[in-house]
Amino acid sequence: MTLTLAPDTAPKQTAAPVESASGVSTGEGLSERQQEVLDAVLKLMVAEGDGFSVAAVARAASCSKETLYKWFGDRDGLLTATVRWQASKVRMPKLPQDKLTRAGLEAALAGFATSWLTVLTGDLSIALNRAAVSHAGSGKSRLGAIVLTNGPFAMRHRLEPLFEAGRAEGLLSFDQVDTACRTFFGLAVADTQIRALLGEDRRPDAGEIQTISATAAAHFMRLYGRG
Amino acid sequence: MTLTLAPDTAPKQTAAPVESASGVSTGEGLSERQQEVLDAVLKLMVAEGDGFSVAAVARAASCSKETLYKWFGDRDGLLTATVRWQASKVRMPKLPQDKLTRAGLEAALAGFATSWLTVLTGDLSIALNRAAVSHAGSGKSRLGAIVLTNGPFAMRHRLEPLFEAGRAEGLLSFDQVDTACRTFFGLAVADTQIRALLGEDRRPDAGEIQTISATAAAHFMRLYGRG
DNA sequence: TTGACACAGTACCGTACGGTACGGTACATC
DNA sequence: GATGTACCGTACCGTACGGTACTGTGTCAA
Repeated sequence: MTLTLAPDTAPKQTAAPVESASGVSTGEGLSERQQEVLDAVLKLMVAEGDGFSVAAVARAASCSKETLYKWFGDRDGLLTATVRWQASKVRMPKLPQDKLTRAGLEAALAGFATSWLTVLTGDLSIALNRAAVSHAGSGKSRLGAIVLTNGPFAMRHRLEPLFEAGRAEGLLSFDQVDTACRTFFGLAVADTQIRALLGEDRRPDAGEIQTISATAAAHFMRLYGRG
Repeated sequence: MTLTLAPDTAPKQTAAPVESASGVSTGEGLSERQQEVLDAVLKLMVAEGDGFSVAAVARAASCSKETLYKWFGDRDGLLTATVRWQASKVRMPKLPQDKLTRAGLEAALAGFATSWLTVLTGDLSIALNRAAVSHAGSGKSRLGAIVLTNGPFAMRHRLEPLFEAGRAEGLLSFDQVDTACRTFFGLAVADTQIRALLGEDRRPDAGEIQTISATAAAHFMRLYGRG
């Protein structure tokens, strides 16, 4: 196997990252131009999957291949930067900060599921997950790990405090947060994601996602709720 | 996009398929030699994912590339035949034929989940699903559809009669079988499959699968059980 | 004005791989 | 023994693509 040794660090910055005029410091130290490039990569990934060529990226972003290689090291670096950047943009739904009630908890869970399902069934998420899955197969990059961290693991980490709070409040009862998380994920996502990844045409629309999420939350409360 | 037009039909049979000595007619009209080849493909897919070259297959199976192309048309045909063949080998667990009791139903569900999870977390299934997912991205073959049919859909079709029987027996109560199936799938598989596909090292062993399955079945009965 | 620099555009190189062609061998059928 | 066939092994061809090098251009700074 020929492994192109990509730099383990962030892409070497030849140009100091330029803050956007709006003053919002998004994009983890990437210049605006670089973000434009990554945007083009995202579009390409959505359109044709992981199979795009570097030349196509250069064409789509109106930049030279040489610049791409200078910025991102190699094709994998480009891909990794894209996934990381996109991951950094995904925002988790806010959780209720005030005192939890049973109804509030259930609503928060439903909201969480809705938000999560909406992301998961989006073209972008599907394209990225596809790429990550296939790269995880031939261990030639860390895409899988990145998506794993920003996907299922991130969801769990956001969910756990909510569950703990619910338990502390006497609204939930479970032994391990872990299995509670697992159950909730299963109720919410079920086979939706894998079916989308496998290319099923039919995907739930906003209304169905609402229904599914509400049912998932209700089911979860019936399984783990107290009182 | 350059689409190599693969024959829509089954691989042209130049050699009449030879029944194995045991008399078992496995392998949907593939000669033993052809099955050896597909076996080699499977091994390669498990070892290095979808990225193997046709030359590697020829080497591994000790056959010539020309023969491969004669039998399977092109690389996609080879892949498709492999996936189809493997899919035809997966056997679903037997469902209880005698009168259902609540305990019997729950046990059947747990057994089903165990069997399913065992398959899903196997190296073979993971390799095939990875290939199918990435091919679904760049619509260059029907792998995604095949796995979809033999995976989630097949599971649902097997599960539905069990649920219907349970309802007829007064043991279950639900409006649409569909959502019941969805729920059960979610409870059983949850994020196990996607995490495995994304390359998580840790996978549930047989014992954990048993536990998960039992819990899933119990949870399902609490949600949909009657009486 | 001049130099340094970042970059676009493009030509170029090496290689890996899909697909084909061909020679050689074993075996079967007449 | 002659002919045909199914196959292996391998050489070969065309191409696509990752990666590099070179040229031209706009910009900034001294």
